[in-house]
Amino acid sequence: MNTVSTRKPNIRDVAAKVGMSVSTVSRALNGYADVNAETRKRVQQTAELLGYRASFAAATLRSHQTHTITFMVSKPWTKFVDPFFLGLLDGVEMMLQARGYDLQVVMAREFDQELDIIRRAVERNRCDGLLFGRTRPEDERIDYLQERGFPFVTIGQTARNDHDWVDRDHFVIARTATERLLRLGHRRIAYFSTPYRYMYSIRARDGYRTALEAAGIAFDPTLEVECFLSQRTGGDAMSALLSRGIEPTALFCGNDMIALSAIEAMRTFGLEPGRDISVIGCDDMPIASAVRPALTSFSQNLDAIGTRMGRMILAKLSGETARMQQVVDSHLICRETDLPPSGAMP
Amino acid sequence: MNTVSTRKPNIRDVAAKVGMSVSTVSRALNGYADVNAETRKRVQQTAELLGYRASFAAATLRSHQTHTITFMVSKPWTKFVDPFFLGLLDGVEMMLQARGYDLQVVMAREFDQELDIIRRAVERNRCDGLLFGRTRPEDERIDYLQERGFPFVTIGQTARNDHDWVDRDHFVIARTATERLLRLGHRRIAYFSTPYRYMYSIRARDGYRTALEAAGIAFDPTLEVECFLSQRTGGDAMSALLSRGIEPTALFCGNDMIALSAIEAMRTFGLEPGRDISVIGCDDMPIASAVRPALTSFSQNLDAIGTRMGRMILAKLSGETARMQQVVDSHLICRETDLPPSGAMP
DNA sequence: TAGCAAATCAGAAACGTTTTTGGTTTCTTG
DNA sequence: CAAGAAACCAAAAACGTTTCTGATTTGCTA
Repeated sequence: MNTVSTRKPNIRDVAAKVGMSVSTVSRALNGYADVNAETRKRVQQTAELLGYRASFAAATLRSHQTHTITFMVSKPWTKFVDPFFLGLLDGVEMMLQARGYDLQVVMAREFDQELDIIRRAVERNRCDGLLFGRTRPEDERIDYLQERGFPFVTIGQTARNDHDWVDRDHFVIARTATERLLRLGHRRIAYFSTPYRYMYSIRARDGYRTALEAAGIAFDPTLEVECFLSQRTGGDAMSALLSRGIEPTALFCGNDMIALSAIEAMRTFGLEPGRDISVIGCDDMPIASAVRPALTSFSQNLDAIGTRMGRMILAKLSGETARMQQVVDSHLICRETDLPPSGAMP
Repeated sequence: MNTVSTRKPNIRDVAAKVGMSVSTVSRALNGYADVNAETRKRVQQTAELLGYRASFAAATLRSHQTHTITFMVSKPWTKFVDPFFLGLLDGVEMMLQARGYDLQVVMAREFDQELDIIRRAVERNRCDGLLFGRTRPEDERIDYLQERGFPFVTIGQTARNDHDWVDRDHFVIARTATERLLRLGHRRIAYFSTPYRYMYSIRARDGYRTALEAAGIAFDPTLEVECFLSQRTGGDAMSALLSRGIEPTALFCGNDMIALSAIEAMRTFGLEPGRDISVIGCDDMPIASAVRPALTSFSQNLDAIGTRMGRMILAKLSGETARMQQVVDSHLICRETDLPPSGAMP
């Protein structure tokens, strides 16, 4: 019958088969209004029959649209295992898929690759929008994208704060944590922060200090230490404190990894988390509830963050120009590591 | 001076600027041999100067090369938090980057989307090669790709086993686990398997049965239960067993999630893991070492799996046709949940 | 010095779409 | 019934590269 062609069918093949012009086929397949419903159906059927799919490259070359959103994963997420990332992507993808957009994930292994990766993506026209997190107070990635007028949404804010983001309110989180510890009767409350390079760390620090100040407690710089995002960073900080004879009665940590490793360290000094030193973490990693004593922490609604990011970037692509800055809420999950100071126990 | 054009520079602009033909510029930039070193340098400099980058769409339209490898994430990986995924991608990406390839990640939320996603990727020519896991004994994805002659590497084998893969030896893992429990003196050893839909589950089951048989223990079908990949599946299985009065003295689980939730369930029956029922998991999730008692489990070298996959797919793209099937090793990490049966305690 | 090979580059033809432009029907309306 | 509008479709021009073909120059050998 048919001469079997091993070649992939193109739009001209289906136009020939269905007996119409190439342009009609294109418009029929792409859902344009000015094509008869009957015609459209016939075109679709023939396309299906031939196993035709529009070449992605050709389509984007002509239309300048990729129907692709790129999520850039920054180093600390790739470097060690953080479940954060997974649930987030799931939420984003769900939103995008509903609107026919693809999600693409790229990894920035090194810190200084980030801008380069972004530049490659936008200058080579590989995506219609960008998503990323770990924003800094002054963020060159954001400067670049704004200058270009390229659509993007971030997790986290900046100092200027003149772009679209979704974020938890880390100021409130840290203040709430500190207040909770204060109410339990603690006076010497340490704070192990995530790196100040990131905006959210700064916001959290401000929340911590604000709560202390409001309680009339003088700020003690030795109790506030900046940790890095590695496996045992909180442990190092804890050991450093304890070996200098500095012993807080409570501790708030910028994330659960820091908290967990701090706990491990305090145990080597014979101190028991909760009983001797109260600990509150942040992020509610799955491990937080599995560990004994279970870690008190702050929730993060990954799905909400993801779906909102998705919705926001899609809105921007649809021409929405209004500023979008969404705070997703986070609440304290009280478990077993926040208790009154041991001396105050009845 | 220059009329400021907001337009993105194309290859013709740099050709005009450097005073050469378009084709020369292209060949210079793409590292062809038949271009003078001096010429190449001048071209590169002008390209840099103008901020030129080749349009991805145009390049792949013409060359049919995307320099992109796609990793498809299957449902169980996206559905709940599995650190597996992260470290793996990191390894892959490292390999690809060194050779100028991009890694793209797509998610298959529903099971029946998987083939569709793959078809879209290859038929629309969005990538040069494909990576994925969770292989089944008969895997339609693999059938499709083989028929098309499209390059791919999987994590996991199939019944036919006539493709390139990297995998741990789950037969050996399960046999080793069972032998270990046998040597400790256990006779009633249960096995909570991952879904038999996946090939690796079948291999593991065979390993478990083989070890029992070699020890002269009759296979008891009530002790072998297939679990699903959800959060508390092992718990359901454990509860079902115990509430029917069936009490094994030891348990091997297809993964740590199953093991952990089984442990939780046995506690509600007043049984203590390790002491009353020995437990061995698989995958050595971070949480396994954090939990008390720490879970005995089998390691997985994520980085090795990832880098090997990367190397293999690159080799295939370079024309390598030899069959590549690599087993990455895994060893038993003995912690606190594998002990002799309580009756046998001194 | 002639002739041949190698090195180097230019011109133009693809690659497979989308979009613009415009032309032909068909429908509506006064 | 005429005229204008709406609906529908065809032709052709992009989009920005890579690659094929071939032409020119240069270097080298006989």
